[in-house]
Amino acid sequence: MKIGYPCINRTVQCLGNKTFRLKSYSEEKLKETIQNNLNCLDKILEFNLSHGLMFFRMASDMVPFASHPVCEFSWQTEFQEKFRRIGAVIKAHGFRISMHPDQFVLINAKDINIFQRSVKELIYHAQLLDLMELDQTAKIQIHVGGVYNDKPNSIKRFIKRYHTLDDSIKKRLALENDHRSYSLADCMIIHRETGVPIIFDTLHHQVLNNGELMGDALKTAAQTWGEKDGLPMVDYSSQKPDAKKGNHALSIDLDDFSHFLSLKGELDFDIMLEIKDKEASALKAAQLI
DNA sequence: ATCGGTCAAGGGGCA
DNA sequence: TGCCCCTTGACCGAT
Repeated sequence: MKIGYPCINRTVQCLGNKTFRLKSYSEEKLKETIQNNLNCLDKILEFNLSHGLMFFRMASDMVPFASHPVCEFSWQTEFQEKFRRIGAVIKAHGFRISMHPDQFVLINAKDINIFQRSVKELIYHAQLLDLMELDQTAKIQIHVGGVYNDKPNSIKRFIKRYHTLDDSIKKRLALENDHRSYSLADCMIIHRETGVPIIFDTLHHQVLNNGELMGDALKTAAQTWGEKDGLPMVDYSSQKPDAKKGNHALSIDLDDFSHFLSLKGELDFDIMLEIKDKEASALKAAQLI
């Protein structure tokens, strides 16, 4: 079981992913930004290694505008060697890696243009992981997408589109249950038709479910992971007290986390902590396992 | 110096 | 149909 946190480290004195707006785009600035992001990733991995945090979600804006028409620069060639070196570090130490494209990646979009843009964005994510020469245990996680007032057909459209995706995407894709539209049971329908592994999100499940007990749900999702996919991934977060349902807590609630761990039984999986204070909570959680 | 609107990209809920 | 919300954090620019 590996513990991780997403994208940002508040301890390491290195700011990756600095604001980069389309208006200020230039190839020069793009190169500087990528170089800076890679340096920060290096430092964060170093921090994680020395603190035993072996699961990390890489930020999607490692290469800003990578799938946007404005980007005609071959970042793949320019930074190939650097990506390969970071990948070697990841493999040497056994880090688990995931990525999570933003909500506008919609495989089941009604608008074919949105689907096509989504594919480009997924290709970018896959290229990044391929350049690092990581195997298919490094996952790209997304949500099912929109409902469009017709969930059965939106699910069908997801499945149909999924089958058209390039293999480099399919082997890395994982689906996460969300808290508004697609529950674990909905994701399972898609899993049965595609084999796509399901990342179980604990808080989303608490907000949107079909009456399954947490422990059973965890097991159901874990069974969707094949041999090549590696250990199941789980997104854990706790509810922010007194806030709207689904809001992430500022810091980990260790009692709640212990309770969650007690539900897992014999299961093993890697846990991504989606909590505001990032590595601080991950460090506390890592002490418990 | 500070603060808040804004940023490539979408969808859902509600009035 | 139009507006605001989700969710993120940094930064741009107005004051």
